Amino acid sequence: MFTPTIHSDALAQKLADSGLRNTPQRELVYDALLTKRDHPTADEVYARVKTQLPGISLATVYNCLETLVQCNLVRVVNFERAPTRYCPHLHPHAHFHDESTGATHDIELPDQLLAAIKAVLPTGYSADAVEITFRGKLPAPR
Amino acid sequence: MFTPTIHSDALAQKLADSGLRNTPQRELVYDALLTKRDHPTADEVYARVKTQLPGISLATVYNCLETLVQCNLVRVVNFERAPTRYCPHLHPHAHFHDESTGATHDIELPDQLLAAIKAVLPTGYSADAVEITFRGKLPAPR
DNA sequence: AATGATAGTTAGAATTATTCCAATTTAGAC
DNA sequence: GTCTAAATTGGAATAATTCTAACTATCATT
Repeated sequence: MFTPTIHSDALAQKLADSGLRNTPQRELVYDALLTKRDHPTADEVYARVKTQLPGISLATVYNCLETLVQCNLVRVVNFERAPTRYCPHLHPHAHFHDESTGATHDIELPDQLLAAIKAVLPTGYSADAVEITFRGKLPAPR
Repeated sequence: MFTPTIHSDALAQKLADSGLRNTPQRELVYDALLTKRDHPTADEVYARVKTQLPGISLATVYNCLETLVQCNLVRVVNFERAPTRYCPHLHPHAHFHDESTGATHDIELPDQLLAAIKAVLPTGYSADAVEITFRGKLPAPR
């Protein structure tokens, strides 16, 4: 057994829905994403989780992240050729990649706009997912 | 000297604008993209160009593609973790990645919609680029 | 509470796209 | 024609990610 966290139940439920087990590793990886929502890379998640579970392996972090993505608890964010980043999935949103700092910011997307975007697809096309990413520089230090 | 192609002038002009030279390699790489607009990877471009210039190196193909991107003649297209693909840049457009075939299709984007998308950015944010990619399966074999 | 079957984790090797580097070649300017 | 800077080349290096095979934990059944 392992110590359940505050997110345990929701996670365990989602995992069960997909016929998967809850594990300390999955829990800690998910927690790491929820605790600091700065779109970390797998390596960064690894570093954070290791402080709590020193024996965890990077492969497991990758596995857990992939599992969370499968369960629709987490989204992957890709910028150009940079390492994949992960964010705990709430509502549909876009991402803004600040080239000055390297930081990633969530951008709210009105449902209406999302619908308008999907509407540009020609007949017969249906999208499982839409990804919208902005790239630019934020002026002021924030 | 090398044999100029039909695209020579436009390419040479754009290169000159950026203070760069025209070369057979750059020309052939650009031609490869224009001739078959199927969003090839660097490897695919390499294979195509090698038939005309067997001595070309993969590093040069990468260099040329990067140069063309700098000149705004070519856009890069990234899907998840797949190798980067390249398309000769015309007007702003989105991409649809067909998961059944792996093919990439261009999706026209009305100017108005693009404006609406950029309008969701909070004050102070300004985007140099917006990338919109759809993922899904096309039903009928086409 | 032992057993067996399955799922998950681990460490390290392997893969793959891409970049880097040092040496050579090419091309434009004088 | 020579000089200088830019471009190309081949191969080595890098870095994120995936794979593999062995081990461990968990669950269901008795």
